[in-house]
Parts: sequence; structure tokens; C-alpha cells
Amino acid sequence: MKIKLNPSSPFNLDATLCCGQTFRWDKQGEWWYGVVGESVLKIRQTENCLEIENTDTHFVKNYLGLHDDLTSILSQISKDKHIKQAIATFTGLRILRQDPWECLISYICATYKNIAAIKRMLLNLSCRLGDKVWLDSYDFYTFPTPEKLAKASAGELAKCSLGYRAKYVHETAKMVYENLVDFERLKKTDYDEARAELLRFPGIGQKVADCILLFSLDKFEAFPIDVWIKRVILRHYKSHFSAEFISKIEDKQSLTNREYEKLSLFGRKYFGKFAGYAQEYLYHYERTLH
DNA sequence: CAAGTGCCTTTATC
DNA sequence: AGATAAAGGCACT
Repeated sequence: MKIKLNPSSPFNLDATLCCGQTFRWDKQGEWWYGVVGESVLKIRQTENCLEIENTDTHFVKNYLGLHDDLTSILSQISKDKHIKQAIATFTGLRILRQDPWECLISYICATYKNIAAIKRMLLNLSCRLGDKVWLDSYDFYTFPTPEKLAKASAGELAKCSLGYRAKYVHETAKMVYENLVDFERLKKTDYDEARAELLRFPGIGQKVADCILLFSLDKFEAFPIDVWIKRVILRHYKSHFSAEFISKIEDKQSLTNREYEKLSLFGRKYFGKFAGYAQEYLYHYERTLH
């Protein structure tokens, strides 16, 4: 099946799937394969066209964020030469509409890990506790359900090399399995309320909450601060903070809650209601071209 | 090749 | 409030 891409609404499949927002896509030749929900999706991009297999147009357009008016969003966040450089390099990078449950567990796993290791952990979880699905003679695995993770033994989770994250994943899975969160409701509530709810789960701090809000709960003002974005701020946006604040966070590797809040709030105020888009462009640019 | 460093941080404790 | 330490183990240099 083919989707015609409108030149006035840019899309960059490689940047979108490589930028670190999602961890379960792999490229085989020119095709991207990824398990989304119960099935394996297969996608490739040619000049002005997206070719998809094993899914329907409506679902894929929503998942890939193709309904976002990207031209308008990019013009709104184009505040200075640094973000403009990142946008020029990766025009068409879009924020996916990921499944909140998978996103939540993924980012609990993502703390203090590099992307390769995160992919490995999530693959381990899926192979051991998900269901096998096939496409083109490749094996894939669905992401484990809340029930599966809630009922998994400590030993099974330990084998997935989650480390100290295993107990957070397990506790959080049990809470989700007991219906202590309603993701569809969180999509409709505002940023602050949705964030406060996520912060109740073990293993979810400010940064993880902001990632879940941005990547799966339609909160595009969320501006997650990780080590890479902190570097970007220290390199290009120092002037927006006091000298003593900057020297304080330059010295230490970790941020206090208050310091995190200050950096994240800067992002939200400076870039506006699509700050999260700015964050992704800056993050991907910093990681790949610096 | 071994060993050190860093990793899209959170939590517990003082 | 703020500082400090601890918590897997993999990937990269």
C-alpha cells in the first residue's frame, strides 16, 4: 500500500525511527520493520511516497504523526540559529504516537542506559514474555502485556538484564494491571495533571514522565532534560540563566528536581507549545553531529 | 585486548 | 532543601 507524501508536509522516516524516541524498529535493507501492537509493520520511504505493508493507512498515519502540521510546528519552534540548524538537517522528523503502556515501561528501562542497551533490554523482555509474530520469514515478538509483566517472576525479569530497574518495571506493571491508571483519560487531561499521575509510579521521575507524556500522551509541550539536552543548553542557551546556576549544573552530573524543573520550564517557555518537537530535533542533532 | 568511562536517572538517606 | 551514594550491565573507546 502506498501513501503519497505532500511536499508541504515533510516526513523523514529514517530520522523519525532513529532519533531515539522508539526502541523497537530495525532496518533490513531499505525496509524498516517494527512491532506495533499485535502486528509487524513494514515501511519504506521513497522520494515522495511511503510504502507500507501489513497495516492500514489510517493506523499508520496516526502512528507516524502524519496528521501534525509539521510546517507550522517547525516555524513556531524556529527561534534561533541552533534549532534552525537541527531542523534543516532532519526536516521531517516527527514525534510518533506510541502505545502508552509500552512507552512507560520502555522509559523506566531507559534510565542511565545508552540506546543500544535499552534496545537489548526491551528485546529481551519481548522475546521472553511477548508473543511470537512473523513477517517475511523474520521472527518478531509483541511487547508483553501488563498481565504478563505483573505476573512475571523476579528471575524472569532479571534474565532480561534490567538490573535495578526490574523491580520498578514489576511494581509499575502490577499497578497498571490493577487499572490504577487510565491512559486514555491522561491524553485528555492537561500536562501538569497527567505528569503528576505518572510520577506516582516507581521508577518514574521527572525525565521519564516527560518522555512518556511527549511520546505517547499527546503532550507536545513536554521538554525532557537528559544529559544530551543539558549539554545543548550549556553550549547554546547559557545566557537564559544566571551565571551561578550554570556553574552549579556544569559541575555535577545529576540534576536536583528543582534544577530539572528550571531547565525544562525554560524549554517550554522559550520554544512554546511544541517544545517537545524542539527537544527531539536538538537531541538528535546533538547525538549524531557533535 | 583490558580496563575505564558513560549511559535519554531514580530513589534512599543523611 | 540540597548533597551524596548506590544501583545492572552493556557499549564504546
